[in-house]
Amino acid sequence: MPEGPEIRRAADRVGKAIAGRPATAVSFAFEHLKRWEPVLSGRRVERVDAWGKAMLTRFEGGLVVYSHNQLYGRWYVRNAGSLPDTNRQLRFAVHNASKSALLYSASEIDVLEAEHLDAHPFLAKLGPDLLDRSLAEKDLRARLRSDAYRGRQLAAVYLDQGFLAGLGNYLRAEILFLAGVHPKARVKDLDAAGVRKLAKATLEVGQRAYATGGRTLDERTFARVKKQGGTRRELRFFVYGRKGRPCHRCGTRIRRIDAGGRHIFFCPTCQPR
DNA sequence: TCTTTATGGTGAG
DNA sequence: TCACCCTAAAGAT
Repeated sequence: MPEGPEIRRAADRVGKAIAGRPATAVSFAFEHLKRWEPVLSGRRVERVDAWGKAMLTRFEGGLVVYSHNQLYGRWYVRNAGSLPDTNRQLRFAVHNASKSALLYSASEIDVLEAEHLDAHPFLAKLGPDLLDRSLAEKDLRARLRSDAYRGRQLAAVYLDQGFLAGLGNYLRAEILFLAGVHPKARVKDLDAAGVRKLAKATLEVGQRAYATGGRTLDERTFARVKKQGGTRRELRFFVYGRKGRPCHRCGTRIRRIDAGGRHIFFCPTCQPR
């Protein structure tokens, strides 16, 4: 569940199981965190938040469990007393009278004090959350045009968690496609309409991915590709992971290049240089 | 069935 | 830039 929208859905799911109730038991796999088990056990879970790709499990008394799934971390919610059938490694668990929330495979877990979250090296660098309802298009346009970002390649800006927390490699490819922007373009190369389109696509794609569980295709394209018998990936993305496949919009073969240190996919016709 | 790759991020060189 | 932490699915054979 790697990018912001998937993490937020996981936080929703986990929160539904454990927020607002006392944790009857809390456990950690890492030795250096075991001292927190008796401290957190018995405390009420206040909320489970997502901030970009980070998850914050907030306990009463101002203690917060920070976790980051990176590529492989995965949350399971089970009825109390049962565990998922998996060979993965259990790293963090919160149990209450009826449910268990279980985090497997994650290697980034820590216990922090709520008032010192910004002392955490990763959290301190995060920009506003991509899915934050109060993030308006005009705020995003101003951010794009600010000195920090206007001169950098969009391919790099759209991986930078300080620009928007929760963006990742599939979201950047899909957003730049829908904005009609070449990955190596810079904000300062765009006209006002281009910046407007980019800001709009950013929020739209983020929200759609959240609503659908990671699909960025709009309903109409999704229905059309489905009728043609598209595969899983064809039904999910416009360009991501589709090297050599025909563009869903114009039929041109999708290309893959390196930009911002990772592979990015784009349509050379829909996203001209 | 084996090998490669990946939606992430850190830390060392 | 690379090794590393984790694991599963896709691709190659």
